[in-house]
Amino acid sequence: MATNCKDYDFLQIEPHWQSFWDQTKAFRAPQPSPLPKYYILDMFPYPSGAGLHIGHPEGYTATDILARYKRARGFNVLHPIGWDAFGLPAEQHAVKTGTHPATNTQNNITNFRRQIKALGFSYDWDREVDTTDPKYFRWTQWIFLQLFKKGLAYVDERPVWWCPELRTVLANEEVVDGKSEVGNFPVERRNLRQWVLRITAYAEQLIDGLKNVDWPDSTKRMQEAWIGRSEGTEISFALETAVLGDLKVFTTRPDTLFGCTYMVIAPEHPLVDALTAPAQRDAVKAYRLKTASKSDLERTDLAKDKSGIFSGSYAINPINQARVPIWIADYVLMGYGTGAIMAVPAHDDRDHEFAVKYALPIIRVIAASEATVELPYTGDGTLVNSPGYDGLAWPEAKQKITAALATRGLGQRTINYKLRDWLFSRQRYWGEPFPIAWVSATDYQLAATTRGDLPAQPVTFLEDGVVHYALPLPDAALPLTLPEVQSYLPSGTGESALANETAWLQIWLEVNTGASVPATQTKPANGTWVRARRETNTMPQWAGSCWYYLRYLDPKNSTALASTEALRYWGTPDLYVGGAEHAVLHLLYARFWHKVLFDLGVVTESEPFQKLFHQGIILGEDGVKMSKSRGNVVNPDDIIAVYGADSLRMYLMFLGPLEAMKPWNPQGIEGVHRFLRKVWRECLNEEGGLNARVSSVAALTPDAEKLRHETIKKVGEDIDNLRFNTAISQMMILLNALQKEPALPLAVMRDVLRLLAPFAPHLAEELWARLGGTESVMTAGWPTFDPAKLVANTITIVLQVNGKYRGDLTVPVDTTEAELLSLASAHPKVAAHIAGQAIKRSIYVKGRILNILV
RNA sequence: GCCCGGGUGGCGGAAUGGUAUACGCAACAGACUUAAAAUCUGUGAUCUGUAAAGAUGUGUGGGUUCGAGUCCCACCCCGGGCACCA
Repeated sequence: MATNCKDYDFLQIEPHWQSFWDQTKAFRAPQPSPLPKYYILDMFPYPSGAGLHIGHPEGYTATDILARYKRARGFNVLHPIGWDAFGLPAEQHAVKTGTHPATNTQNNITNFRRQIKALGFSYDWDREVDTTDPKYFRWTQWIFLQLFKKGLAYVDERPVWWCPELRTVLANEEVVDGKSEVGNFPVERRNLRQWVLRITAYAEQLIDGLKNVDWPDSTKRMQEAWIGRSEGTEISFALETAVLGDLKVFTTRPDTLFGCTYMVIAPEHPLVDALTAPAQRDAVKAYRLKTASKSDLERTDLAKDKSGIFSGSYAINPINQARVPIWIADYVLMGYGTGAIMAVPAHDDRDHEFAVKYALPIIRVIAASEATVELPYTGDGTLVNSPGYDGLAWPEAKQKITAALATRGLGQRTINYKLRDWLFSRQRYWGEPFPIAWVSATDYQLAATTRGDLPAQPVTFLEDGVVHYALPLPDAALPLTLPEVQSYLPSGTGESALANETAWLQIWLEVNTGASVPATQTKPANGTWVRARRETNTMPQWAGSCWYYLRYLDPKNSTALASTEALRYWGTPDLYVGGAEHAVLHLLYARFWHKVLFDLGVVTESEPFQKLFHQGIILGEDGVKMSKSRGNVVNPDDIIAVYGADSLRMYLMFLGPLEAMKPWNPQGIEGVHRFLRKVWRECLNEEGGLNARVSSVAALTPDAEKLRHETIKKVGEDIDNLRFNTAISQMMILLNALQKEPALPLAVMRDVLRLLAPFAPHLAEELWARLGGTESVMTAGWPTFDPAKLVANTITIVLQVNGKYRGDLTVPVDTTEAELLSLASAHPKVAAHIAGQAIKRSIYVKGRILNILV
């Protein structure tokens, strides 16, 4: 089964074994199976036109090594791959060329698949998924419908980022510094009808769930910060104009209520008009205009300089009946809390800055433990100038003041989140269509009489005085596929190209089956047919990647997103490896969907990714991020052509710790390549036959034998801990030692190949076969080590005098401290340093070091 | 500004509080060769010293310890994230 090349001809060996694996479906993960499962997941790629980037194989090699190792250790390993294939670049390409985005996408996928196979990754290709395949996105749409039915999806007219260049709406997170993340085009605010997912309903669970997952701390912290839970008190301030009722504010510092000297409401606050005194009307109007026209770039970038305007109205502080002026300022955001704050300039930096600028009073109400006099003071302390509460510690005062307000119905403990609901629609063609049709109120009522799967509250939107009702397609009508279109260009009015496809858009809809005919035809006779307009938005790219790890479990299932048996056996990934750039968005959205599916009883665990690991970024040779414009991009194809896939895999792992950001050094790959050739030479002679030094009767010297056991131990442990760089150096150390051995036992060389197989699978297969293996090295299991062989009978003790190295002694393991001390004193270099001085003390660390103090 | 992560030879990096620089790259010297490639062997932190040896060395300055790259405090630099969230 091996090739017949005489030397290490990787260009012949690697394709040979790749086709062997392909033909034997070597990486198929059977289910059912009596074996314990291990599910190892890579973040699936977006198949861009540029092909595989060197960053992809880094993470993929790591997971592949682990997958192969786990198989050798007897696990049924699920290691799948697929394509996150909806996306803006494909659509832009389609707009430019007029070809269907699916065509281009499939070409790119073909190229990616070729490149991935050329690296010898052990994916189960029978489980490949493609988010743009209707058989796949049928279930993306199905999950959306479940969210919809649970009341977690709604429609809202809201200000969104509109990018004129891309002619589409972008999510907050797709806008960086006032520019689109894709293409770097300017964006502006626009009000558009949008689908929104109520992720905030899961804010608490999304925070709680982080406690129980094995994730990098930094990622957990980022998600926590993004969700931004904050406990505080909602306080009602009576307005002086009693008819207007109360002004509610949210504060985390109710203890500073006596220090409130003014209030601020956001310029968009609904009470702005009512609270504006006639004398202030013009000034307020001007201020609002000014803030509204500020681009968001300015509003975030030039945030340093605060501005505001007095409304002319007053509120009453509920704790001391003080009369406080109400200001309007854009440093208060409408989107957080109540859109209004009580300002305590003595103990808040922002309020202080504002108060100084507009000469508002500043009253200190918290005394610091040290005599800090400077204001603002935001630290710990006790209350002052707060009649009835003076002397109380900060946390106690919070509680008492909140309680006092609560008894009067003027305050209550509240929790606020920075997390906003998830803007879930895009004005694009190349995405999953929403399985929603808009119908009239009467038609919706009609549907409701027979449809048991409508949400408790209908989802509606008002347009030109008409209320439209969102009628979900029945599950059985899925998938709703994309129609062929004349042009992929968005309509430009805020709707996607789908808005121009009248036959698809304007329909007669059978409400119970979801069947449809174009509205231009006559209304069909049998059934409940209503006039409907389809939703023209499509889902964002996140949708498909929110649940793909579940589809891998049972990718061809046409009756469920996965069978219960598959869901029960495989559960969730045991390890998820991907870039830290997805720390918040993808990983938060997927967790949200998973929790909804958990609540629906579809999945049995509340968190999708128990263990998460971020591989680092590989920088260009010049130490900066690889990019086409810099010309420092490394193409895996080129490396494979010169050194082979095994060398590339080894080198990617040898470069440094997996999580580190590290530069690519084109010369360094020589090292691992030489190592592989050395392995080849130790196994085979120049004719490609068995090396004469290798025989089944040979034995290793004791030192080499010990090293062999140490290596088996260390390589296994290092793989378990994803420390591939040190695993490789250990194998190099072993090989260097074996090279110096007079003879090599065949069994030892076979062990070496089993250790090497996860890293350099092609070479390992080839040599395994040539060393007499009849089946794939992958079936040979993992070598074992004998712990007894790790214990030496002599040890080397480091000798120190006053903490300085002065020599060492190799002694039997059972040498006592007293014996050692006398041996050390006799050691010439030690003796020289203790001569003539009394030994004050000696410290002996068993088996390691003897430190003599004089 | 706030929150993380990181500063170790010429370079990538290694090091349960116990000989700092494993392993590899590059460099230099040697062996083999007609020659080259490949391969093998060796040398490689700084200062003082002919040498033996000694001293100093993990961003900077302190500290804890018999002993610190590792622990503690302060600071400098680099990278990432967040950024008026009340």
